[in-house]
Order: sequence, then structure tokens, then C-alpha cells
Amino acid sequence: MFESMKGMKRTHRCTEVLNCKIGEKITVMGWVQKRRNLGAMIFVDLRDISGLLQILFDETYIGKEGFDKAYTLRNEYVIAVEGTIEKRKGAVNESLATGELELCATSLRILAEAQTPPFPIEENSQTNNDLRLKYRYLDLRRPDLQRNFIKRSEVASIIRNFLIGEKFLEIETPVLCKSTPEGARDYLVPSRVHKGSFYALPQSPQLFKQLLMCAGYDRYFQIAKCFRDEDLRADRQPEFTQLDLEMSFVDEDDVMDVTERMIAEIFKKIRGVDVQLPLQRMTWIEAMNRFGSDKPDLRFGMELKDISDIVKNCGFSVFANAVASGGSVRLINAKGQAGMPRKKIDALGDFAKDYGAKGLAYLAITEDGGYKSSFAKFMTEEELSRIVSAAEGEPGDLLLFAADKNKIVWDVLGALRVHLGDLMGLRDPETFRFLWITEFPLLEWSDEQGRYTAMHHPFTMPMEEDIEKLDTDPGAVRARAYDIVLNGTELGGGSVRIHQNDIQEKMFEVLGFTPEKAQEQFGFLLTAFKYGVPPHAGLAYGFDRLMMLLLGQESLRDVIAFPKVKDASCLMTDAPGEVDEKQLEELGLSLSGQEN
RNA sequence: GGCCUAGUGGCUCAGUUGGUUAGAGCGCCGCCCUGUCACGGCGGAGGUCGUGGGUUCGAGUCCCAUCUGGGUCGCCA
Repeated sequence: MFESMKGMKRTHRCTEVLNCKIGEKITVMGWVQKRRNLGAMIFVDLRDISGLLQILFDETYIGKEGFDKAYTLRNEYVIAVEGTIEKRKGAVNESLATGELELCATSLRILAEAQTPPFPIEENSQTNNDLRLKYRYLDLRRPDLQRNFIKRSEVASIIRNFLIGEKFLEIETPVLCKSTPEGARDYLVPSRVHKGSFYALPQSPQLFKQLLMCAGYDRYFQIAKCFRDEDLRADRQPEFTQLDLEMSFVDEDDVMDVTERMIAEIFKKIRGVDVQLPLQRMTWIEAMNRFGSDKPDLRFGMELKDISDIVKNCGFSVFANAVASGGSVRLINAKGQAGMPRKKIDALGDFAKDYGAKGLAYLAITEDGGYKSSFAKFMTEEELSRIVSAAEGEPGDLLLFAADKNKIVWDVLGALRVHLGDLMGLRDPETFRFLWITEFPLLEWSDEQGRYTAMHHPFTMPMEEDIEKLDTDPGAVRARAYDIVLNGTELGGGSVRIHQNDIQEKMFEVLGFTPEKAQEQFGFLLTAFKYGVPPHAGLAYGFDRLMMLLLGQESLRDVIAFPKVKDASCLMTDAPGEVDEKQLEELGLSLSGQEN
């Protein structure tokens, strides 16, 4: 049965009745959340995006025909109800915003019947991910998800108002772009007109926003869809949204200043959190040395200590050799964890191996001040006491050591530190600790490619005092790049861009581009820069990640309306799918059969 | 591509060293019920134990393969 809503007009959302006078005649429309049939009375909880309102169906007021219709209502039926707002005659429902009121129905229309949903439409769903994603439109009816998307829209609105107030312009850039080999894998789109040629979906609007600077639009922003054909994580989707911005005639301080004020406003308005400005800054090398990570979680200590000097000549060859071959030995102190059972320490060792460690040495300081350790027998008393003192170790502490190349030591202890932070309950979800990481290395050696690659991207300005090292020691050149980090997650990153052609050409040279190759890939940018380009700098925030952290969610799926699953497919639409021969023919494509 | 983990009525789960007819709560269907809101009472339907092999007198349980989620390493300028 489908009744027309003709002649009826919704006057209120469910929770808007709080503004109504008792006895006021109104009309609401929504979904049946729950019906409670008491025989001669039927209660229905009606749900819309605003919340719940109890409807009373009583034959005295709605008549026999209407009451019989109410009798047939089932969960998720879509109904329109006209009636009068009344104070409840029974008990007040404290857990409902509208708990003191109810709508006494005088008229009911069933706008749509509904099958029983395959899982309960309720908060804190316990239902499996795959089922919820297959029926995402039902999952999205749940109030907790609806709140997330209401907040997401609010944040987008705050961002737009803030940036427009700062004289930014919102400008859209293309989705059909040119593929560039640097960086992540591109999603490719075949061209029908140019058979054998492909567009690429943008990994970010990077080049276009730089060209907008060149064109004189001196403050740009965009809430932009970006695409990267890489494997997924809880905090990584192949299709995601960036808040992208770029500014002319500025340096890094200007970019950090304007965006951190924006972040502070968002956290104040959405969470009521006062973010202290300016945000803390830390150089990359300090972050690595103290936290083993370029995105440190500052909500807890457990900092890394370098004990290379103490152990470089010790009798434990693992430590001595690591130092001798140019690496280091560092430790973290897990306070009060000396009693950790051997099995758990072994599990930490396995965890460390995932990050490239060959093993994980440990030293537990027992309550009587003795040591329980995997390596103490190879060390002198003096070496041990210097290590403990470097670690600020006290009875009851557990020291964990990594010895290897610096990169591995950092990775292992950095990951272990966060892991222990979780196990020890040190990562308080109500605390927000921001910081900027600055002075990143410009380049990173890639064993796989046998050349340097850009750590950020090839348009990042080197620090002036390091430019001469581009020829002599490229790995030591620092970049005018900056990341903003919140509670151990990278929220965004940006840089001052190269706007001088000679530096840009040098950069391409270091990256192993021939002048011809650079011209072919980025010629339009290099040419544009010959026509008068202002100094410029910018930044991009991961908008989805920002929402995830802001709302305390554990997965991007909770803040993206129609997310992809692990293999980048969509369980609801079954995308990606095969296409028919005719489509392929038009594109000049043929499939070479199944590969393995 | 590697590793870890989960899959049992519609949903969430239990299921012992392999042993009768695989259970529970919720939901669903029917009847009853005038103040419920986790409504209540009575009755009922509903399961190829993800799939395919194998071991066994006998498999939800053991073995192999595979599919589908989730997490993670690699990867992500």
C-alpha cells in the first residue's frame, strides 16, 4: 500500500516539536523505528534525521479506519502523521529529547511499506561490516552515522566561511588529468577520442593550484576529491577528500598561521576544545630522535634514548656491531612493565620484526633493583648502570632496545612506543595534541629505483642554506616542508614551492629526470613559470581523517558516506565491474585475458 | 604479494577430547492486552554450520584448498 502525501505538508521534524505549544496541530513524516501495540492503544516511535518522537494511536482520536491502519505498521514503514502535540499521560522518557511529549495522531498515511531490514537500525551497531556496507543506505539511517555526516557538513561550512573570510577563493580543478609517474599509482581513464591515450584521476590538485598562483588568484582553496590506487587501511581510502589550499607572497609561517587558526575554530565549534595557538613546532630530526616517528603522538612520553656511545665497545656484539656499521642502539622505557610475562615480551619482539628488526632486546628492572635481561650477561656492571641511568630506569621498569640502521631503529621503536601506549592506556581519546613537523628531508634514497625520490613532491623548495648540498650530498638537504600531526596521525602536509626555474631544473636533475623527460611531464608548469610566478606555498589537509579524529571514530568508513572495502571494491554497487565489448571497442581497448 | 583474525537461523553469539534430533537472546509471524517506551502474556516458523575436497564408523569441531569481511607489513611523491 502506497498512499499519496498530496494535501499534506510536513510542518516539523520530529525533535522540532520542542518548540510547539501543547495542543498545536502539526504534521510529521518519517520512518517507524518501533511499534508497541497494547491492544486498544498503539505507540510508534517515529524517526527522522532530527531524532525520535512518540506517536500515540488511539481509536478515540483517529477513528476506526485510522486505527486499523496503524495496526498494520511495521519497522521502517514511511508514514505521515497529522495530530496534536500533547503532554504524555504516562511516564516521561528521560532518554529521549522529546520524552515529555507525544503526538496524538488524528490522521495517518502510509507513504511506503518496508521489508524487515536485514539488521537492526540502531546506534552502536554490532552487525558485520560487509552486511552493513551491502545495505549502506540502511546503515546510514543509524543515528550515530547520521550525526557524523551532519558534523561533516558543518565542518565543511566552517572551513568555507573561515577561508572566504581570509580572502581565499574556492576554485575547482579538473578530475581528468595527465598521468605522472612520481608518487602513488594513478587511476587511469581511457580516452575514446584519443585511442590508446589515458587520463589520470588526480592524486591531488597540486599542479593546478600552483598554476592558479601563477594566474594571480593569490589565495585558493578547494574541498577536492583525490584518488590513489594503493592498498587500503583503516585510515586510507583510494578515493578521499582533501582540503587543499595555496597562497602567494607568503612563507611557511603564513600558511601555518592561517590554517592552524582554522583548525582551532573547527575544534572549538565542534568539540568545544580550546586549541592553544601557535601550535608546537618540531624539526623532523628532533621528532625522529625523540619519538622514532615523523608523526609523533605527544599525549605520552616514553621517548627514545640513544645509548650508542655507552654500548659501542660492549661485549654484546649485536649492539657493538650496530654502532660500528653506522647505525645506533636506542631504547624506550615502558614504565612499570617489568612484570610483563615472557610470552608478551616475545609478542613485542614479533611486532618489532614486522618493522624490520632482527630482534628486540630487553632489560627488566626488578623491584629489588636486580636485572632480568636477554643480554645482561654480555655487559659490565658499569655499562648496565649507565644504560639504566640514561633510560631514567627505576625498579619495575621494562627497557626495550633496538639496534640497527637508524631508519630501522626509529621505525621499530616508534611503532613499539605507540603500540605500548595503547596497551598501557596512555592514549587518551579526549586529549588533542597538535604539532607541526618541519625541516623534512627533501629527498629519500630509493633502493628499488636506484635513485633519490622526492619525500614530499618534486616542487618542494629546499632550505636555502642547504641548496649547495644538492650536488654534493642530496640526502642531507632539508626541505621547506611541514606536516601537521594530531595524536600520532598525519592530518595534512604542505610546503613552500619552488618558483625559480633554475632550482626546479636542478631538482629534476637530482631526481634523475632528463631535461626532455621533465619537459614532457611538467612542461606546462615550467613554461608557465617563465611568465612571472609569485613565491607561493600551500598545504592540504586530509578532510576525511580530520573528521575521523574530530569525531573520535576509528575508521574512515564512519565519516565517508559510501566507502570502499579492503580490495577497493564497493559492496553495494559491486564496482568495479566488467564492461561490454562495445564499450571496449569504442575505447580501442582489448583485454588480454585473465592474468595471475 | 606476505602475516594475523573472523565466518553457525534475519541479527548477535554459545556449541566440551570428533559422538543422539545444532541451542540461546533479539528480531520475524499469529492471537491476547488502555500508558508503553528493552512493553507484557501465549503460541509458531526459521539453520546446505561461508564454499569445495579430504581423514574417519561418525565432522559445526581435525586436515587441505578457496571465497568474503576486518587489522597490518610492503605500498601510500
